[in-house]
Amino acid sequence: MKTEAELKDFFENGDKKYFSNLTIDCSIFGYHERQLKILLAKWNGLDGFSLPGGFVGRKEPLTQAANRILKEKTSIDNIFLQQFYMFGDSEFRTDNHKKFTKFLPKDSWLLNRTFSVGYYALVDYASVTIEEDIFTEKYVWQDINKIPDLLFDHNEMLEKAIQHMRINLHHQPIGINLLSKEFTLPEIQSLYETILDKEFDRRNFSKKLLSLGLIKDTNKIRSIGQHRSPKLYCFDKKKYSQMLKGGIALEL
Amino acid sequence: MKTEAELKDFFENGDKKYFSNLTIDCSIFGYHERQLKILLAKWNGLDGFSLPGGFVGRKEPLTQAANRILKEKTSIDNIFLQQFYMFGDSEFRTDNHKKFTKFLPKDSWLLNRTFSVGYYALVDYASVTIEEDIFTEKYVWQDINKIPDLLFDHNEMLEKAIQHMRINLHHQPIGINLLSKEFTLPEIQSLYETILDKEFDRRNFSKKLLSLGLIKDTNKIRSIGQHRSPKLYCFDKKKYSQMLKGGIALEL
DNA sequence: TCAAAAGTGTTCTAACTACACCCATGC
DNA sequence: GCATGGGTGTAGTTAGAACACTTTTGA
Repeated sequence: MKTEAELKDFFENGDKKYFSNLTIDCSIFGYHERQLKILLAKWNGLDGFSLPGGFVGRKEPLTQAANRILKEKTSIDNIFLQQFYMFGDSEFRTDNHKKFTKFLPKDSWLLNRTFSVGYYALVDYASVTIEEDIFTEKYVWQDINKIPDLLFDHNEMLEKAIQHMRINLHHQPIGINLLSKEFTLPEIQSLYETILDKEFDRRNFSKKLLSLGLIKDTNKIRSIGQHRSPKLYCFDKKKYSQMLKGGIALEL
Repeated sequence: MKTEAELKDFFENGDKKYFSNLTIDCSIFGYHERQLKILLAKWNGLDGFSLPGGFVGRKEPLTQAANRILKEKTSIDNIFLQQFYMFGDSEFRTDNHKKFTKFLPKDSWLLNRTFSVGYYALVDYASVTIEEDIFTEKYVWQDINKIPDLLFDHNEMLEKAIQHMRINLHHQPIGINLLSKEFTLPEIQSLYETILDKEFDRRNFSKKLLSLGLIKDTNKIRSIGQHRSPKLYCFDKKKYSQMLKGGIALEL
């Protein structure tokens, strides 16, 4: 959505292309340097932030829509993306609500009641290229412990996303989208510690991951300067995808 | 939906009252006499069964819609009802599909593409009064191990419902909607065994539930005729709702 | 030689598993 | 008294928790 003409068309005829009552909102978790952040969008002309989202095309499969929206915002695809809830209860979602009324004609399709499908994604913050478009003034990565009041019902959505993400962590391995191909034990441990906001014992942590067969030694080391060089590990892809499908009980 | 006039109005003007692109489909698990069954609907004039479902009202909160639909079908309310997935991917849900074309005019609102929110419910089969309406020839309780080919994408939905239901069992207590107020240890054990399709050791099972504080002894017994009379237990409601909210790790 | 980070092995404990015998009841 | 189902305790095993010292590296 780049040109003025496209924009005008979206406002006037968007409902021909998209369902007017169905949006997707993404809680995009970014991990970088031992911090967990969430991607927030500041809308042009609106005060305050929201989760990035978009509409679902009338002929578009739902999952494909979620991937498209994510790619539009972050320019990456093929990432870990999970649907977690369909929102349609809050006052904001039952009222034919007041949002945007100052910008839009009274009969605009954008003033309809919307349902929203919540997805969460885990991405490597550093590999994301934010794509600002004409709707968004800017995107910011916000520390997950310092989330401001968001627009619409997005605080509730984000809270639920965090809950689901943390619970799912115990049933699915993560990391392949968040770490480089080869990583050290302290790196993957930090990842888990940051996301779960919990500390683990070095020895027990590595024992667990190795005994599960989830990661394996590459016989390489990484030089980190003035300290002992840590060994490099990689995921056992077979085991990894097996666990993604079949589920694991990762008691951490 | 009882009279001809109401029915006509639904076909012609249903989309004024309901969103034409959003349905709710319920996987209603019924437990009775050590069997787990699922409620299937046989539609008037259609060959084959489907999960019971309905449309979401334009001003109706989503959860309320789910409860309403469930009550319409089973005549009970206040039961354990969980949203588990929003379906919008299968061919049936992206095609402006061919269903019902023999009954409906080409521009009927019922021929739109629909998304469906999947809910599952656990009910006491014996306390359900099936409400047949003009759309449904009949409802049947089908053994969960003998599910026939269902209409639409409902086999996929049911499979996912079962998966989610079983996983959630490990994080939430069940039983309050499925057992009478007071029950024996063998009864609740059978319930879990049936739902999870797995057997447990009598001693370990009771030890677990009692040590969690989930159930407690009522100091009563039930006479079961020609055998030793078992003790009656009841749920500790405080612990139960605490665990519903906070989650438990029920390794069974 | 010192500071900072990485690597590694053992003991303790708690939770789960497996298992067998006795009791109550009605026929 | 016997068949049927209900009730209970213990020993063994395993997985997780707790814990401290040594090694590498560059400044």
